[in-house]
Amino acid sequence: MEADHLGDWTRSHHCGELKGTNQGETVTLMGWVQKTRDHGGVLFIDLRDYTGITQVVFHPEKHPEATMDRAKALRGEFVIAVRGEVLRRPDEMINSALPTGEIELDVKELKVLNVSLTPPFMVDDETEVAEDIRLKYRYIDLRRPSLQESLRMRAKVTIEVRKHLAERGFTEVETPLMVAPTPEGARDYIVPARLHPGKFYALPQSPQLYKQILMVSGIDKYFQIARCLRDEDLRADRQPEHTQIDIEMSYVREDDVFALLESLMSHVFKSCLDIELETPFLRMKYRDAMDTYGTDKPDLRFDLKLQDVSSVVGSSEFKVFAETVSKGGVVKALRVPEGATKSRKEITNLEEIAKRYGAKGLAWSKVTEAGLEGGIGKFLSSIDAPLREHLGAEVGDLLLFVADSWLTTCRSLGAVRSELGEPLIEGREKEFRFLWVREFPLFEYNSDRGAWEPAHHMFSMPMEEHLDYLETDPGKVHAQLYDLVVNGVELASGSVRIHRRDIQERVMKVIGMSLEEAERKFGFLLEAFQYGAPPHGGIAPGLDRLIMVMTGRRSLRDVIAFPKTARAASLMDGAPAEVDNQDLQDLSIKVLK
RNA sequence: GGGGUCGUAGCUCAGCUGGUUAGAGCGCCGGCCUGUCACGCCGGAGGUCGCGAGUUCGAAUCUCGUCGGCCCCGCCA
Repeated sequence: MEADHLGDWTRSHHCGELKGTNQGETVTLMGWVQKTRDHGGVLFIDLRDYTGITQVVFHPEKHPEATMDRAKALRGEFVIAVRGEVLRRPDEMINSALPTGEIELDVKELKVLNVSLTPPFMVDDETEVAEDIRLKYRYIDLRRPSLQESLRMRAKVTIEVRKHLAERGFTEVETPLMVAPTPEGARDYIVPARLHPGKFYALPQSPQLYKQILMVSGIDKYFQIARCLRDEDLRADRQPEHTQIDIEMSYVREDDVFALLESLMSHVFKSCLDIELETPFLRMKYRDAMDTYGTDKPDLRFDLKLQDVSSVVGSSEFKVFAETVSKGGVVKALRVPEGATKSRKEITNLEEIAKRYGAKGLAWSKVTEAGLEGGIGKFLSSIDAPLREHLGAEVGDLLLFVADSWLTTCRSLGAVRSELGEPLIEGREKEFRFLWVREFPLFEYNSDRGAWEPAHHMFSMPMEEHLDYLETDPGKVHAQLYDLVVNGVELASGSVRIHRRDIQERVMKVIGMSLEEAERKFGFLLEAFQYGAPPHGGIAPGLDRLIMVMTGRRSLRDVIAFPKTARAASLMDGAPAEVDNQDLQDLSIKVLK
């Protein structure tokens, strides 16, 4: 079909806005053909743009045959412009399922602005399409209302964040995209430096060092909507490039950062979702979060707390429990109310989850009128009453146990808790339970390397009262490190930073970094600290995760316009791709095959 | 690096323990239809069963390898 030119036509309205009150107006709409309903005579077309759908009508008696033929030839995703009169529909023909269902457009003139091949999938939210097809035809996928909603929500949130922070004296500063490679932490994406054969830039994992330098520079309150890149394996909630609302402030303590984020989140949720958040957010120490929920990012929309039963079961006849306790491990239990109806298969499935996190098994028993039955119930008969008392167990409950080191027990039983919570949070995407998790350990011991490593990063300030442990017992040093968690998602991570060279050097020493090495890699930062660095701290909420939570999505791919697959490829444009040998040569690079 | 799962028509999927012409719904094409909005009715086209080996008289089905999507462990300061 021959396409028409736009000519002097101007769009007067969008497809989602016409109402009964527009009756009689002459309007011009432009958009995609969503659907045609050809009745032989009268012909209906659902016209779609980003605002919605309007039904347009062609009456054969009102048009020359040529126009009707053209209208009949319209197909899905053709781009058309229609000019005509808005008519109020007779009462019995009002479509209450459509916001514009009160009216329809009685077409006087039609322009076909472009034709379309039959699209590989329907542009609607009902059709489920495989991820690879969606990504290959991302431009079609993005036409779907749900993705449109995500991108528009994202834009709105970004604007409100800028507004809120600017009003509070924050300055948006851009930091470089080509930075020095970072020796530790995540794997860098590397950029060859043509003018320096054999040398490379890295794409930033975060603007961490720059924002600290900006504090030394007197910016005082900084933010940036910053792209961060890490060459690590992906997950549903991890993309190789993501966007952070990067924030840093001078002269602040933890509480100041908390207050700022609470006001920021409140503003964003109010302005973008019309939801009032309760502040201040709940606060919890890392240790308590692990003890109670088995994770440092618990979903508080459901209860299900882990309970330590070491003292009760240490003397039981179940040898695994007794041995674990005597070796310094712990035994924890999860009481699942009314869980006795779970089948063996379901319990086996839960056990597999526990094993994934290092548990050797998942012991279980059901609480019946007669006592503990099934699973390891018979080994617990001697402590039946005290155990049930301790757990507050009731008839019909399922009891699940893990016995291992503290960390493995918490993590594995925590994973079981999350699984059990799935049905409990069904349909509760718009309920938001925020909490702060704080007092993370500064170091964790890497037994493979036989060395201490920073649990988060090495720029976090130890709790002031723990400074003396740096040299004596690094494992006891907790940091002024905090995460903001909502609904089981780690939304933001931050800390009060080290601003003194002496403390920074002591921390580097703990992780086995020599002065020479520190000087080489972070010399500029250590040097900057010597010229009057103010105390400072900050935080970086992940914008993608924030939008994911706000829109109730389960994958970051649904809130990023052009995401990568699980193998970090872009199916639409074919990235990554090979480059010409000449280009490689210019960069002094040879590919090993 | 490892584990799981999926790959059959444009899309979503069925196809039992191997058995001869590989199906359905939606979409697409053609015809009919003047008030539908998941329009309806009639007819039709459309498949290297991801790819490659192997087992077998015979493979969409079994085995191995490989490619790709998704989920997870490790990793992600």
